[in-house]
Amino acid sequence: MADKKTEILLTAEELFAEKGFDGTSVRDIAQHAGVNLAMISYYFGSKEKLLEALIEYRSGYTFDTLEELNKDQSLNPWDKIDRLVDFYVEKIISNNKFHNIISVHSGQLSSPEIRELITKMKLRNLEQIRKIIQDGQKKKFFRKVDIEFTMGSVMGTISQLTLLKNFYCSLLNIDKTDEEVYRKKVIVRLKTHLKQLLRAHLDIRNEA
Amino acid sequence: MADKKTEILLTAEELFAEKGFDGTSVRDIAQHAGVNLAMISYYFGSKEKLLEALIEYRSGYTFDTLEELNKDQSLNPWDKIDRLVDFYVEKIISNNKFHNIISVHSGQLSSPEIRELITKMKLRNLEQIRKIIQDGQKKKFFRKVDIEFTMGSVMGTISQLTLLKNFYCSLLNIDKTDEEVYRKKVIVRLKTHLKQLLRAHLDIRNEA
Amino acid sequence: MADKKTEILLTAEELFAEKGFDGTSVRDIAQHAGVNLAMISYYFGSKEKLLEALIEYRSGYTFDTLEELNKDQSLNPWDKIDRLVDFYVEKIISNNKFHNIISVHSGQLSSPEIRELITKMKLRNLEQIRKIIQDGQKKKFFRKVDIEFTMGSVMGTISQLTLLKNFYCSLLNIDKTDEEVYRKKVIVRLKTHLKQLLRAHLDIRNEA
Amino acid sequence: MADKKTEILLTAEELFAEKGFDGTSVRDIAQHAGVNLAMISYYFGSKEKLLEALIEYRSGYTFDTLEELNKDQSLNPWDKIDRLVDFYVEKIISNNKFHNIISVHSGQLSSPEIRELITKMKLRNLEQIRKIIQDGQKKKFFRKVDIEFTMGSVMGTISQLTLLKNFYCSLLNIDKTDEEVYRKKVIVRLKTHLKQLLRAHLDIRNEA
DNA sequence: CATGAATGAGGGTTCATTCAT
DNA sequence: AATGAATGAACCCTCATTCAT
Repeated sequence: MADKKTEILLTAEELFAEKGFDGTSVRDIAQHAGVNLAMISYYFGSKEKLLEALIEYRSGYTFDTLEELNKDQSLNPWDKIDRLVDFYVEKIISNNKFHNIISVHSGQLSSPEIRELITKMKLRNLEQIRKIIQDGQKKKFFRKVDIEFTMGSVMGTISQLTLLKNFYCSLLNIDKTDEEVYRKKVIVRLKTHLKQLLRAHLDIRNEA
Repeated sequence: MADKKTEILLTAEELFAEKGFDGTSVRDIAQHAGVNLAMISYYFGSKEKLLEALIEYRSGYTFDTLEELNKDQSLNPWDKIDRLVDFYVEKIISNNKFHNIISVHSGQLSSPEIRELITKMKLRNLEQIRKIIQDGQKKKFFRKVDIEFTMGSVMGTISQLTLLKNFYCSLLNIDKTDEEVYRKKVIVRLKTHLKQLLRAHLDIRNEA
Repeated sequence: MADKKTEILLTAEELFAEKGFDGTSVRDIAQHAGVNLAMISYYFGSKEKLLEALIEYRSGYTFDTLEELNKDQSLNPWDKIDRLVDFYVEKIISNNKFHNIISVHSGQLSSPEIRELITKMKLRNLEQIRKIIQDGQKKKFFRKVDIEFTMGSVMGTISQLTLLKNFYCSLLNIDKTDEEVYRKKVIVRLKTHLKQLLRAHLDIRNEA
Repeated sequence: MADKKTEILLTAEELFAEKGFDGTSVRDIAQHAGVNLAMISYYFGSKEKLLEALIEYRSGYTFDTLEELNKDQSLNPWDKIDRLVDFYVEKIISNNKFHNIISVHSGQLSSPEIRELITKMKLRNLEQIRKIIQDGQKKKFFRKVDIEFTMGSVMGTISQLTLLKNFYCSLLNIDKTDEEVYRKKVIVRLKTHLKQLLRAHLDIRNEA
């Protein structure tokens, strides 16, 4: 690993996800990353700034993808919903460590700076999704729904799977230790479920 | 407050939800609860045992309610779904502090004992819900769906609202500080959304 | 055990010997003795007073035995030495727990009251032994020796065996856990050694 | 004092001897050594590891000296015994603090690691002494004796003097506070006594 | 630029003791 | 006479951070 800064970020992500922000000591991070303890303060200023750096490091990609999907004229609204589900499921499941950190720290815990950062990021992304759904409504594919809460359902469903991994392993009889099997089984089933859910929920023919 | 043990539990719930388990010191709890520092170890044995006690303290009611709802012969499956949504939305939103703690600690962080406890509790509750949906399917009200993930969507949606309270306050233009207004606005909208979502998702007439 | 006070004393002896005075908590004692925690303070005043009570409880017998041995006109000086060795070896080995406590607490640690108590007790006993040796010298059985240090050698030898029990188990290939075997093997060998040692040391015919 | 690590060790030795291991707090040590409290954990890892470090710090010298004495061809067995006595009396009396710690912690108290460490050290040293005595027996200077217990008598005698310093001060009318006077008086008398004792005990002409 | 040494603050826990009953 | 509840003090240890080199 050439870049020590990146190495620290990735190690921090791993440990924050595993033991929480408060539960992870900078000593842990330094040791696992194989760098000097003082280097973390030296590079990032503080433990909290390290978390901020991690969030920014991971946030860029999502927005670009959503914006592109939104602009794509070749896809009809249903295709876009499918793509959206595929994208988010893949993203959250494979980045589940980072996603858990975000889930946990968007709440009351963590500093206002962190909360602000996460909120801003999420708002920006949601704006793109809103446009996709509104476009579908304008084109008479989708019925009138609560857009914000619909997104909440999508995100919430995926979050449940990463946050309550333990529980779902018990529930679905999956070996807790085999990360790869868990992902494969869950990804397919999750995509299927969400597409089925959204298809029924959004379809204008199901208008009450 | 007559019962100091309960006072400690409630204070701990408040603080754990606000600052996380690791972020809360027993000194904090003792001070806010107005009790002696040593009393917490005296009553609960350790900080971790305190969390376990809190989980057990809050877990009893849910199962009883679900079981009762399940057994009720006077309600048709759609009524039961509505009641289920009402119950969970009320419960999670008004106990959002406790619920956030659970969300955060069912993950990798926290001890195996705690994780086990939460998993067991959730499995027990889910079993009741499964019966309700299966009953609706047998009676030809509901179509075939992924029951476990459907519940994940319901729970996940509500969780999002409590976990990302900050974000949704920004999104819905609600004053962050006024807890009462937040609850009222969100509860109504959330119930409506979830019922609409489940009605479309479960209805046998929407069979693909 | 009818007498709770005695029960506490014996339990304290056991635990003090095993884990030291500071290493033993009154909770330990209360629990092992099956009495209420507060009862110890109630009966003895404090943890330290409990140690004093223990010392006094164990000190009476020795002096009486020595005095009697000293006065016995039917025994010649060599017989008295043998009896002395037998008595001390038996006493210390079988009361090794109490003896270790004394050894450890006659030093700088522990309060002046305790130290005073132990010193007084030891001086009183030594006085009797001095008379025995001086009598043997007057009767021309024993040569001139350093009486105080000779007693130090006897006591010290026995103390070594109890204090360094671990070491001597390794050295003599004795199973550490079998208390009974240890005592039997050691008692015989110790008596033989000490009698041989003192016979050579005291015999007037070995006068330099 | 240039080396803070050594300073901590010496201070710990002082305090452990004075108040026992359990009776000494790391705060005490830090304060007396004039170092930060956290530095002790920083350097040694824990309070117990500090004791281990102390034992190892003090153990090296003894073995080397004994081995050298053993190998010395220019001395006859009686000379070697005299040197042995001189060496041990000097060593224990002047390092009495360390020696008391060892005495106290070779017993049941203290962790298996510590006990193991002490036992190993003592066994190693005793092996050298055994050779000296066996050599004297082979050369027909010494009679047959219980070698292990003979060493127990030597060590035990010296230990008594350090462990029961208080008692012997009373006994010998020595001012308790004047360390220097105590040592001088005791060292001379102790050497004389032990040499006299061993001469009688070992001399082949005193064979029973 | 990078780091070993060092530190003040605070962590959870256990202590011996007290006191109202 | 006996005890459950409660407490202030002190325990050892680890924390994130700083700073001289």
